[in-house]
Amino acid sequence: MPEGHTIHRAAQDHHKKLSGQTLQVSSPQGKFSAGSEILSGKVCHSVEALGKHLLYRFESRDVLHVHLGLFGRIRSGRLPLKEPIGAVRVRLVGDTHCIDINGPAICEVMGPVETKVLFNRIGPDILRSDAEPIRAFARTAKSKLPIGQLLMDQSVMAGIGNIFRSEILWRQGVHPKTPGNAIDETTFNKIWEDARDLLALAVKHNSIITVQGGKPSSGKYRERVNVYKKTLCPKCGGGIQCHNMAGRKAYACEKCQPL
DNA sequence: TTGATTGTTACCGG
DNA sequence: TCCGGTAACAATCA
Repeated sequence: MPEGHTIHRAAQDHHKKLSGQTLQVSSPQGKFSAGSEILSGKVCHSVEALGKHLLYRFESRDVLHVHLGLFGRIRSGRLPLKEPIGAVRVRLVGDTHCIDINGPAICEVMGPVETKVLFNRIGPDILRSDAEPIRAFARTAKSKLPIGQLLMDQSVMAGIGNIFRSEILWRQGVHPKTPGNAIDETTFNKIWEDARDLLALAVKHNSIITVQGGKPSSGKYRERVNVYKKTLCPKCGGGIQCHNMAGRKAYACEKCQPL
């Protein structure tokens, strides 16, 4: 489900609903964290996003680490408690709200050391104010790998997923197969700033909007995109090519994004 | 029942 | 060592 915006939005929302409260954390359908009681009676200090990782920090310095992977979902609602829907792996219950997490790829309790290891492994998060884009440029500039692949590499920069990859590169007129070391700093900065703006807009509207002047979709599709899964380029009318990059599909207009 | 999916890691071979 | 390919895992929906 998530690109970075989903996680940042959840972090903001959950911080409002849970911080400062004593939580009960359980696992109705255990699988990831052993046992049905994960944490009990600990005070939630804050909820934070790091790229696509969601961190619930407790005053005890324990951190509940969640990564939704491709399929994970979050459902939140007011008390009283309702029956879990589907495969709820984690349930966080505070004073007013209950948050259920279905099908995460990662769900574990970490100590300070493991938390630090995670922070060291993840590149600058485009949506965080403490991000240093120069670190991401340095990695990009010394890599021969295609920019389309580097944008998705969460150790290079964190937050971009498969939809935003195609959309950002199309907006900037950069072919996804351009080698990282062929991207100059000006172009890199434009990509970074566009990514930051688009992700922030997605956080605001809770949907991916990359078309100019786009508004949140009202229908069932929660995206407004230019090239992702499209066949024609909205700018030049030409055909959109689909490139398989490291097992994921990248879409690009060969004319507007020359190699 | 099958296939696809806004993700990630491990492993193998060149 | 780097990089591509493949498989594995997760849950849900069309």
